[in-house]
Amino acid sequence: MGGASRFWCSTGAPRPFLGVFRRQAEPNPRQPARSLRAMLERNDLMRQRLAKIDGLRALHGGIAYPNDFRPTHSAADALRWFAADPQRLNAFVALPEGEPMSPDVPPPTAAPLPQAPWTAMAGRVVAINVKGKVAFLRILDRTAVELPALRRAEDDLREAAGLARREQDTATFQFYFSRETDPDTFDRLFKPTPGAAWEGPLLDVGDTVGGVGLWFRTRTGEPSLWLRPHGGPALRLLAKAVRPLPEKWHGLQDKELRHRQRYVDLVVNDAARATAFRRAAVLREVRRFFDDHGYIEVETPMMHPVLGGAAARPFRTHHNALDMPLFLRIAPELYLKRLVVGGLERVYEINRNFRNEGLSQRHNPEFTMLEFYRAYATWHDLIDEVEALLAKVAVAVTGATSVPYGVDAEGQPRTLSFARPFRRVTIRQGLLDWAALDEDQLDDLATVRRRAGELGCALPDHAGLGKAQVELFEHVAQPHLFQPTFVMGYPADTSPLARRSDTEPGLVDRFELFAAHIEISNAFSELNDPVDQYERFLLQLDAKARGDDEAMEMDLDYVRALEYGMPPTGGCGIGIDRLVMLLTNTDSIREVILFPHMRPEARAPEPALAVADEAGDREPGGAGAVGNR
RNA sequence: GAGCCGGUAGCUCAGUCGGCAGAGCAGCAGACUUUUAAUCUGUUGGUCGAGGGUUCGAUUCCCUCCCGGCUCACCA
Repeated sequence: MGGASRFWCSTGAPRPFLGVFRRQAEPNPRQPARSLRAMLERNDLMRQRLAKIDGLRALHGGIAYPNDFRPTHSAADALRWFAADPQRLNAFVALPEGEPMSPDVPPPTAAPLPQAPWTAMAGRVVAINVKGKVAFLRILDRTAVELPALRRAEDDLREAAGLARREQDTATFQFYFSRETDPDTFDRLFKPTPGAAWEGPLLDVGDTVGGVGLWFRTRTGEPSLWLRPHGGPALRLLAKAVRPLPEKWHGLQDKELRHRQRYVDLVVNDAARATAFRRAAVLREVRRFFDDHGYIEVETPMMHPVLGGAAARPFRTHHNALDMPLFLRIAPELYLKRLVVGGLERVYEINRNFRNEGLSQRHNPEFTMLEFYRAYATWHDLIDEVEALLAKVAVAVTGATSVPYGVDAEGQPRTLSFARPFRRVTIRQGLLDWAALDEDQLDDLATVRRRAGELGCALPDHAGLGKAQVELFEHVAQPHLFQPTFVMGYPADTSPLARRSDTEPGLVDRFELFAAHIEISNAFSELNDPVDQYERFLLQLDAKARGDDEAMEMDLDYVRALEYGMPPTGGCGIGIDRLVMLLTNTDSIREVILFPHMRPEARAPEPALAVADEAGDREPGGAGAVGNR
């Protein structure tokens, strides 16, 4: 390929290209493709399929991509219909007498079930099985994720009725096509047609089809749509897949391709589809919980003129008309508390945050966080609220407060329990137990630093006592924080927005929740003393001057808001991506984010991107706004 | 940023101690009227990530680079 991995399409715009999946259809830079078609045709399979599209056009008055098909039922509708009547659990119903389909063909060997309605169903073909004069198609539609459970429920009903379980937990629904019902369509889609624009079968795995017919069961008991013409062809090809799907049995394994081409992953990997739906269920239940508890959902700015609300490095962008720098938000906290000042009292935001830091299994540059604030509540109330929320969400999306998560050292499955109450530990107690420090050593920075060094815990040079204690605690405690655990007793100098403890002035009224060894939540009683808040901001400025590039900036408007008086308030953040990881038994944040951040696909920077890079954060949409490299 | 592992057909993967590039699935052709990873027969398809070196000969050995995964570090 001469080292280049880009081509110039007919508009002259450069764009990276990944090939059919990885590299097959990459352009030859010495012979640049003049059209997408020319480039795709470098691959035999795609050339064939493009020719099939021409065949479709010839067949359907020039229309290869019709848009007039309207499904009346989903696959889940169908399975529910089959389970709704014990008679429909039977495997096979013989044709009622006196219903020949045409005088010229023998009667079919099966019949639709009684009361089966005329049905139109559509979806993507993921398997084709042609057997002589009949064909079976496996179809995926938007309800695919529900089908395994519906099939298990049907098995239960069959068992109760004295029938054998079928154990077919596929996410697909079956179309059955007998040639005699519509020979022309059958032959064109499944058989070679000499003399046609494309002589081979027109239908491929991956195509989207619409079928009409009547529901019935095959001899093996499979709920199916028996395709029959009904004011049109029995089966129509609605959208051709030019690119072939990955192999049906192994699917798409390459993690990079699964994340980059999530659209393929979602088609061929049931687990990817299930994760996407479960994430949606988590968000739905979270919203329901707060809506039911008197909160309102709000949206606050994602472009911040002043950095604040968390300790993190930001992305920078720029507003051209105002000629001003902006930060993509690292946390919505300060805006949400302004709303509490304004009297909204109970607010929550499910928000996207952006942090310009490394990528890992647990970190994506943009991530989703739930933050909620409740007036007249303390961190103790928030502990109750978080326990109630997580228990409710776990039950709603998994059916139980105990969820499987990972394996132990012996390879045995482990269980996370969200049953209340969760365990609680303090930072001081954790350091005593797990860092082998004495009570009188805890508050000596040099001793804590020395112990951290002995235990292999690297501390930043600018770390003060509080930061050193927290860092060392997290280092030694994380192995012990598998089950959901509230960590309490945070030092004041690591928590510039939290209220000081009334009884222990060096500490703040704050907790973090850990589960599966990772931080899930961070919450505190909010600092609502504007004078104290101003001084804490000043300390952050000092920290920044000492080299802490995550320290916050002075937010004078936030202080002004506090000057108007904020009711005593508790606030909490929960990492939604990580919560979804726990509830889907996955150990990588990339599995629960549909499109996780990836390096650019093209090997070399494209010219247009290179220009943006040089412009830096002065160009909207340039690397300063969207990249992190 | 460091260490380890990897890149072979559209997909999933073998393989070559340096000597004509392999399988299954997908595709194409044939048989098959209830299959469900259908089966059976035949068959197309490859710049073995890129570049350079050693060699009579490199997909294989060496060097450099690109891309990815995992672990570590930073981080929520």
